[in-house]
Amino acid sequence: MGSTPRRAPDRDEDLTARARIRDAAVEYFGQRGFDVTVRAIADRAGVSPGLVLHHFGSKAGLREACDEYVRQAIREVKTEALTAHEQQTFLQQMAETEEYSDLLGYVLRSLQSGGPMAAALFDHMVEDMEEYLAKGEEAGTIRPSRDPKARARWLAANGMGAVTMLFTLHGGGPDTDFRELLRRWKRELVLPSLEIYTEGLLTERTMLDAYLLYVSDPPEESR
Amino acid sequence: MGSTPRRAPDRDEDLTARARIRDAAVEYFGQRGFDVTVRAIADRAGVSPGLVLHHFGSKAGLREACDEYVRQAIREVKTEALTAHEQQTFLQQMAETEEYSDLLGYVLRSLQSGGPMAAALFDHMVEDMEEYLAKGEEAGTIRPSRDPKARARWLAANGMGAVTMLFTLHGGGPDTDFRELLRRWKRELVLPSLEIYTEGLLTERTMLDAYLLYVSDPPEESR
DNA sequence: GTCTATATAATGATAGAC
DNA sequence: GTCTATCATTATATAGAC
Repeated sequence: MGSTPRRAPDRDEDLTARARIRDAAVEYFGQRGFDVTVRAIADRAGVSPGLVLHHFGSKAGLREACDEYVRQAIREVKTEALTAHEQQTFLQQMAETEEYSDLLGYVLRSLQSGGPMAAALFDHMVEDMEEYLAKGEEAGTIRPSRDPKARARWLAANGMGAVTMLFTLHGGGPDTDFRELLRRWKRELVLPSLEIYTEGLLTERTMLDAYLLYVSDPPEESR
Repeated sequence: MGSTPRRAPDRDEDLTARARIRDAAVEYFGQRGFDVTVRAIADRAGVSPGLVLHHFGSKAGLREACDEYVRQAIREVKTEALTAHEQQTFLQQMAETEEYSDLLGYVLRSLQSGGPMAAALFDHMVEDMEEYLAKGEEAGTIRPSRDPKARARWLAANGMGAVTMLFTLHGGGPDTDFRELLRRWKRELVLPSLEIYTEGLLTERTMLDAYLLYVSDPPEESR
């Protein structure tokens, strides 16, 4: 599972050692987290540890190369889906295609660990969400908002946060079953959300109270 | 910040070396994550590395002791607030009291890294949420649900997930400003949620479509 | 209980042959 | 480009003196 080489962005016969190392790293980082050793990655790629450092300078360099590669791959996934039909976030797309299993693992590990890529992914998701909502508004399937940007950020934080949490709780192990994770995702996150997203959670008369409670950001000494 | 000894659960004069080590570990784990070395913890506690292992057997043993301690501390925080007045989750409570800063850090790191404690915290949060919603329903401030349990799980996953995501993105550094994190929490998560939680996100006519799209968990070969 | 060594193992990185 | 040593560092953990 996942050990088959992913499609190459350009040529399909690549398999230069450098590419093989990078692929192995993406796969292994995704499966075990970013603490995996250079040795383990070299082993999986079928090369010596020395060669890994020779090509990428350092472990950090390897990580950067992986980030860049995944970033690029996501962009292609997006473009691909845009040409086709779907109106989905990149997370959903990756989750629904076995081929992107390694990519998804890497992304989830990134969101779990933080760092520059996580931040970029989050911003990306916010943009996705904003666009998606705007189109939905036009089409009449999404309600208008007083603050569309804030709403998009909220939905992104909740969506990515919840999925990452599910991954952390039930998929953190060495060999994550992403199809199972997707099922859980639907069952525990998408389905229950429909009720709240259509009907709301709070009764109308609660809103003013809640608003007054939280909008007041009290001055520093008030604790 | 955070280096002052937390209140002791029972006696206030404790400061036995074992307790000091444990406190230092909770604090340091929370601030830097679970990769901090035994040496660093020993240093902060003002003892030798050997003593740490002497008292806790291993680093894993120390981690377990910290988990247990934090678990217990949370229970007390809950009881405390229950005697008082508030209707809040333990995360909110900890976030609003400077005194619990170390505890909050440790909890967030746990949720970030996974493991048995993260699972326990999540279950705990689901229970909190269910109870909270049930009371709200009685009081007329929360709408009834077709599936209260599922709704509680969804809200827990979203709430904890989003907060953890915020922490990962903006508070992952060595010295997290939890008051700033709390402000961000309000601004980016609580405030924008009010609109959706009262008015919903989807227009009514969207629900059936969305339901049909997601409720169908297609047989294995359908991809 | 507490400290000072020290053992042991692993990791990231380098040097140099091929 | 690639591999085989090997280094230097750092980690957990142990042994034994006090």
